[in-house]
Amino acid sequence: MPREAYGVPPVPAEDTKGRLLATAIDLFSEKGYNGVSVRDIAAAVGLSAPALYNHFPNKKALYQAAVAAAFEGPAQRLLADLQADTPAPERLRRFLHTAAREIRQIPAFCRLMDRELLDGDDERLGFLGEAVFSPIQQPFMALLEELRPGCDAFLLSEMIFGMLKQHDDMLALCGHLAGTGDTHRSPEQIAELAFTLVQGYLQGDAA
Amino acid sequence: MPREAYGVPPVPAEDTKGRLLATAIDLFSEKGYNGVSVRDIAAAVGLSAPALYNHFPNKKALYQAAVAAAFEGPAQRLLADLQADTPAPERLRRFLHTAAREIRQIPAFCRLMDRELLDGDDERLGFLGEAVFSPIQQPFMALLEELRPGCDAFLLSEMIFGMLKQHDDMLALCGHLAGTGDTHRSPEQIAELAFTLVQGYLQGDAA
DNA sequence: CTATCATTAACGAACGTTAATTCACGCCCA
DNA sequence: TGGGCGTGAATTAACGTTCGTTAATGATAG
Repeated sequence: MPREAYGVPPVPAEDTKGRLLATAIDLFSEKGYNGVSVRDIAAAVGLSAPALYNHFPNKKALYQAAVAAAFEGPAQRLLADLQADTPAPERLRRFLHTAAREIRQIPAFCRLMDRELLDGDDERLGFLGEAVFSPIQQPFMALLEELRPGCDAFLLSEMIFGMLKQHDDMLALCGHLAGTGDTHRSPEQIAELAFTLVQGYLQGDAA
Repeated sequence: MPREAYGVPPVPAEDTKGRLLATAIDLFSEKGYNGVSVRDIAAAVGLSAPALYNHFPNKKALYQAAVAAAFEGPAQRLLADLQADTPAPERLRRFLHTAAREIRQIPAFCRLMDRELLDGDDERLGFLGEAVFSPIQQPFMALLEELRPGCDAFLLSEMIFGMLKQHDDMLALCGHLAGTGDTHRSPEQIAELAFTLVQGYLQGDAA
């Protein structure tokens, strides 16, 4: 039996759980649930795999906690924009900019969401829909209705999200697109083009 | 040594390879590369796992062949719409409708693309970009430029794709969205709203 | 002393893959 | 016309690896 080797840092304990969570967010968003082993996550924070079970009962619980933690910050910031006390068009514009910025700055946010949409079971999709998506989508739909009563706010809200997200989803592909010159766009460019598109529709007079 | 048991159908050979490919498309798009084992695929066509190695050298090769096969049909149909000999606005409208329809009718198409964007290595992303995406995106960008010279056709093409795709990406989530009434939209509804949005922008006079 | 948090060892399952074998068919030569 | 024979495609058995997880144990702080 080896004696020394425990000496590394059996220190006070530290916020090992928090580091596990943060590492899990990174790795799961990068490689997916099946692409990351508990040994990977534990090793990335300097632990052995069984030590992880002192903080989370199993791999799935760690994953769900990581997803929940990853969505918390961005969701709060987006909601704040929608609840601001400014004219509706300005609220829309700010929301689009914040969304585009969050998508770019926190890649794990979108990647985890994409993965959940592809692989989430009913329970996980329930959490995503009821705790993350709906609280943002509902006031966003209300804003769209306010700007253009009678519009299909539901479909429109989804489309706008897709507009903002697609460019970042395809960032990995940019190096492999033939011929196209500059393929990088700032979040501000994305938000502004989306705003122009949506604004034009909301102010239009077509049925 | 067992004797009988080989008697099932060591038949002429059949298009076993084609059935393996079709099954692989279904399973990989549904559960992802790591979520499907070669035993799963083989069993789904009534084979043992090693038999699969008579048709594909390994799992990765089968996966790449499945991805290539899944993209072939939709990509051809989309390209045909862009090369039609009709006025530009009509070409745009038809393209949007075909894209929305393909996305809905062949879910494996979008799911595999999403998965490739998330997990594809450089080689696979190269194939996706150069053999699938670029041949469609380039003429689509040309069409957008024709409709509104000087516009950011690259970003716009991505955004339009995101618009068309998002609703179907979120279909699994629809059951879990709070309060919202009807959440189902036909491909025609999606294409028409996207067309209206884009048309308004392309005809607009804003910078 | 006890609870907490780490360790190493190990289990059973599933994975991708290889090896050895068997069967059925198509072809060439007598 | 018919008999060996090679090839293709399937089988079972088994390999080494990795996985998630548990057990047993040790060190340390309060």
